[in-house]
Amino acid sequence: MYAIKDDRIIIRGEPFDPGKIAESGQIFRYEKIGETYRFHSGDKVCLVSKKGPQVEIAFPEGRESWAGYFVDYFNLDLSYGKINKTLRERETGSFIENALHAGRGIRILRQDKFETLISFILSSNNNIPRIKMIIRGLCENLGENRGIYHAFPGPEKMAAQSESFYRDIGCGYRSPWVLGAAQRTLREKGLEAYSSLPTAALLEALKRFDGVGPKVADCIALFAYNRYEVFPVDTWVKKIYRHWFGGSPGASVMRKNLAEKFGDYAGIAQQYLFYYYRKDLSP
DNA sequence: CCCCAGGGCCCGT
DNA sequence: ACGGGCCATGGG
Repeated sequence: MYAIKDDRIIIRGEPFDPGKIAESGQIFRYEKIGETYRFHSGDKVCLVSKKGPQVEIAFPEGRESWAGYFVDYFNLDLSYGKINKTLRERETGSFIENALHAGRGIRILRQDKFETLISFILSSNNNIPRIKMIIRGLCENLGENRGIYHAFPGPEKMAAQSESFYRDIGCGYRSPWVLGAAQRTLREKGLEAYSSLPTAALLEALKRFDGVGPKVADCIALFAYNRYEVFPVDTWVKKIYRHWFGGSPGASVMRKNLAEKFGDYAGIAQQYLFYYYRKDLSP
């Protein structure tokens, strides 16, 4: 439930926790300033803060027209109360119950597609603080300076760099992958056309980018194309699986088992479990 | 020195 | 299809 009043988005009566959304591992460009979170997406930014029982989303002066973009970004037409109820029906027990409680207010965002592609190519065999650092350097070097922030650079700007530029900002062996992804995105005039593909075909198309394998493709499909039926399996999910079920099959088996368990909301369940385990159960 | 991080590629079986 | 070595880099 949301409304737009005085150039702000007001949310009430719907689970929405900006801190948990920011720290659930799906985004790498946010800042906490006092009790306010700044979320960056592409070339845009918004400011999110709790005001008693409600959440307010505000915009920089003169950028009030971004409200529609961020309604879409936070997927505010989707009710998580109903989703949480469905997940409880599909899997009972204290583990999922604790995860749903700990993660109440998490939402899967609908992020900028190019930014998500580049960000999750950078995520492979990497850790979240360092991913954030690399992306910050990427924006500060190539992104348009908007005064209080830098935009995420577009594919044309990124495709014009050399591979050594990406090595210099810390991308390491992922540098040719990042450059190649920008060049292909530019050549194909963006990533919007993939939206019309069914999920299996979308995943195959994404995996034809160098540096995009099963897990990264799942993340892009989930966080940018909102395909909730995928269940990305990373090192944390492997730990969760061992902790929860006691076995350790291959990643593709885990993915299949968990996707079947949670059905068309598997990706949302994954996000709850990821947040819960990393925050409360990791040593 | 080791191991790990929101893994993927490339090579052998 | 599946397993293992390798990969840049920084932190613990």
